[in-house]
Amino acid sequence: MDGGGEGRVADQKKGKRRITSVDVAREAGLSRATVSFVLNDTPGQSIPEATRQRVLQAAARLGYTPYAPARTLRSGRSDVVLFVLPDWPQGPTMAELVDRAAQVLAGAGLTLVTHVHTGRDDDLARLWTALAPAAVFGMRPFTAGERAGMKRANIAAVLPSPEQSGHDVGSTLWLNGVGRLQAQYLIGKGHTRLAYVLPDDPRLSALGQGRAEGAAQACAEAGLPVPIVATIPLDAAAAAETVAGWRRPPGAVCAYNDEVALALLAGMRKLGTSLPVIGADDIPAARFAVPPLTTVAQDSGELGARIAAALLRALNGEPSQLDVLPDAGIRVVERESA
Amino acid sequence: MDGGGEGRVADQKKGKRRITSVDVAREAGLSRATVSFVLNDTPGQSIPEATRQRVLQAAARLGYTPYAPARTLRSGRSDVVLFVLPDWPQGPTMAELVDRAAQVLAGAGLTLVTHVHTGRDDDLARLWTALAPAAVFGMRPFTAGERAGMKRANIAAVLPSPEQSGHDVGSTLWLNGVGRLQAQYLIGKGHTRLAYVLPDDPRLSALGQGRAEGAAQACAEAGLPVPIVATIPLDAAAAAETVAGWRRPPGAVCAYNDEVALALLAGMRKLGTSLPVIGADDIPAARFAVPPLTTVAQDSGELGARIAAALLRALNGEPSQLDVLPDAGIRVVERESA
DNA sequence: CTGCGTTACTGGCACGTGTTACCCACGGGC
DNA sequence: GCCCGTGGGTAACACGTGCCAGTAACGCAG
Repeated sequence: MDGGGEGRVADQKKGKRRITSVDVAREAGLSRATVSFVLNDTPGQSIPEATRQRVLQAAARLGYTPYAPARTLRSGRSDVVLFVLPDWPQGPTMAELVDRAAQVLAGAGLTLVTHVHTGRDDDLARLWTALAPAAVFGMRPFTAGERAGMKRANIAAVLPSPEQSGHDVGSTLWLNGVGRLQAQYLIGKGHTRLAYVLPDDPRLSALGQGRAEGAAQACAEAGLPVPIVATIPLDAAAAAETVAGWRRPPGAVCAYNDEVALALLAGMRKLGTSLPVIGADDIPAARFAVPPLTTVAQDSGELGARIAAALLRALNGEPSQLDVLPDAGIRVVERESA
Repeated sequence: MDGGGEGRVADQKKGKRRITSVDVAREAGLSRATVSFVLNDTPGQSIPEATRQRVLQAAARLGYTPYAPARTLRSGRSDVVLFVLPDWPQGPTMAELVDRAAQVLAGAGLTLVTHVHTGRDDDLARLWTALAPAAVFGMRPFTAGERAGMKRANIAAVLPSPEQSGHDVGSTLWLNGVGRLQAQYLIGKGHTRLAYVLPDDPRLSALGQGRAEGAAQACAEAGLPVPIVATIPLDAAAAAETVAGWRRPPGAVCAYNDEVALALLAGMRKLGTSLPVIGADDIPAARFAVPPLTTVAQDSGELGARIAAALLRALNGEPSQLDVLPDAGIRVVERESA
């Protein structure tokens, strides 16, 4: 084949042969096993420093990179962790969360990748068959079918765990603490009748209800009536209509997030009315609003770190809850809108 | 162990044995090869419908899932495509791009995952060793070192390709068309002296210069002087200062994106001045600004589809450029700020 | 009967790695 | 002499898959 070109030259020219540990072994004049021991720091092996250096230098010289699929096949464990993100609009908040999580996981030798899930159901299954990740984290609880698929794919850790998904979505998984804090702030300012305004994007309804519930809890604790809940599209006219439609207007309004809050402010500006409004997420645009938007910010980096830590525990077999997740460093950023 | 339970029961109980094609073969009473032929629709094999069904049903009954690492090891090709995203703030724009790209790739049997790269350099290398993706796409050109690493890891396609990265970053890779269109719009409104305002976030400087250059080109084409370029932090006071500092104020201002534009509007409000401002990206907050922000929107879905298509071509060995990438459906959304 | 092509299927190698069990030489205790 | 232990290293299996080469059965022409 190839016209009989001899040995190494042919190999170099020919179709992209991968450099394997065999090549390193040959280069170092040792066996593949020894190479493996050195490169993995396998415990319980006595290897003189001279040999170790020989291997290391041979590997460096050849530019050897271990081949993950083979490694995974043999060892049974993958170094990949998958975050399944929902397709609702992601702000810098989420980016920070993912980034910190990735950092923590990297510390444990794991690599984090993300995938936005758009709701086409086949693609989740393909995800974990194609990736064979060691662990998966999702922002929403997985369905029974999805769980079954992961089990078949032998994915070790999955969060949120089944016990947690027994609870209500918004409350366990994602920060009903935000809604609670929004309400507490407004209550602290002396308001007694609150409204909670949600966006009409169906993808956000679960989270929205979670936050609204948090606010309801805060009201209940303060002996106040539950907030009026309204749902609006991201549109100033519609927001105005909603506000004008309140026959007995609330004293202040919590918005699901800053964008909803901005829509409300725009709507009220249109009407010539003005109610205190508090948003959530502290997007950059919040501080340029008229009036500058008071909002609830969260330390999502910390949250990401906790998620990562929980995953690591789960990978070690300790079946750990995502402890105190909802309360990771949320705080009010006070500006002028409330 | 386990008390001496015999055979299958023990297997079920014991440590999570993976279901392999051997199991399917046994269940169907056929050889593993036949199973493989059926499940992969291997061409050039004649398999009677009865046998095919026997295999399919056995597989379904056992819940068989092929194991990606083994498959990849054997076939040499992975089904994973990696998008390396920069860590600058990502809006819905980018989400849409990624989503559409994922869709297109899924059509070709590929799975797209993303990873935000934060600049810690070791983690990119770990990424492709851990994932062994078939292709990689990055928003910025890769360095020579990164390229070498990918080559060693036998990654087939990498975009942007080396020829392209020879050019200037902002211009080739990312939409200097936006800056161009911003300027053209303002010029069309009769403005002759423009300013281009960039954010001070260093992560954005390459893109910012690209867009500013696009605007400069448009001015040159219209026989106008190049725009004044200013860099501001995302802060109303700082924006005000910059605007006030212009001894000969421009007739209108292009902002790098909507957030910068909002900062400018806030700054000018503070000063009591007012200049026409055009943003970019059309974030939700843009339409709630005072005044509602005129901005440049892009069909990033289309862009994502093109990127995916280019990757697919590259994977097929056709070394294709990312053709006409910069001009994918960008348009002005006219509101009141300009 | 042999020869030949087609259909339906199977045995077994290869992919690159981690790891266990084994081997050899050497030194020292009896 | 023999045996044992130990440092230094290797042969060889297993992981689960894709696919080539081969084979047995069968029909059919000669």
